[in-house]
Amino acid sequence: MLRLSKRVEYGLMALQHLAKRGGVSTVREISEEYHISYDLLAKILQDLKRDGLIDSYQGVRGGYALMLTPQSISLTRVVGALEEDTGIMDCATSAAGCSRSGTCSIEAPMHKLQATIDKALSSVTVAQLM
Amino acid sequence: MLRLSKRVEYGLMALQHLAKRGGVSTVREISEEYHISYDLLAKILQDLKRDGLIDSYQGVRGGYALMLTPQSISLTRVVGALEEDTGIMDCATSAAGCSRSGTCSIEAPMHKLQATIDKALSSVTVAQLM
DNA sequence: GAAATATCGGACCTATTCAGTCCGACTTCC
DNA sequence: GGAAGTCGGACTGAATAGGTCCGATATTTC
Repeated sequence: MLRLSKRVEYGLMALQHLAKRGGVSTVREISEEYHISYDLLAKILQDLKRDGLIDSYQGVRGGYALMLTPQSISLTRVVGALEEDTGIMDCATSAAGCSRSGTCSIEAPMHKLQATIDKALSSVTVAQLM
Repeated sequence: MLRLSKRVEYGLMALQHLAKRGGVSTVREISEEYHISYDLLAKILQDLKRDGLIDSYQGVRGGYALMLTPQSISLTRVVGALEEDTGIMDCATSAAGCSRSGTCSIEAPMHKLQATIDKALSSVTVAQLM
């Protein structure tokens, strides 16, 4: 339904927070400020870290901080880190080609649309969320 | 997950078929040619008709036909007819504004992104699927 | 060294949505 | 009147999203 998940929404909120504040913030701090489930947000930040968008510090006085400049974190990367299936349709993303090609001819236009949307996503950065 | 539903996919295939062939086609004909569930496709075409994109003829030798030119049927309209929730995020679509505005500042950029995607969808027409 | 405060990570549950099915009613042509 | 269509509602099953729980590990502070 052409909708971004809550994971991405919360992830963006967290990134925006980290960018605004600078330095280290804890999951608790962010989850309370924006009223996001603690456990859920914890998983999201772990995923963002796994993807190299943010860095983590364990133990007391630990937390998360940006690893990149806000300008260099695009929505594309955030979505890639937090969602499995990207792509508006099966046939828009598969390089293999659709089994129905022969009768169905929507594949090429969908590829093109996909490219347009990808470009739109890549043009939004965390810096613009501040 | 920024994905179009099967309903839209099948709807586009059907519209493309109607545009290519011109005149009237039955649900059975289309469902068999593209290997789409008959019942599901029937519902989709009913929705498209309800929205005024296609016209229906009941009884023997009945079926569906385009009511508009392929050029004038945009993907925006198809999605609008076949999906409830359009919009990439709650805060990207609501005019009311988000309850978290105060701390969270992603609303405006998301509105903008939404507009970009809407524009991309509106630029694709059934004519381009042929 | 113990306690407090963090992240780490896997298992789990639940609600919603999507895709698909079934079936009875109505309409029209031959 | 029967065949071939659309119409429309109820229902089911599977996948996914959103959210929870809990034990382990790391680091700082007292």
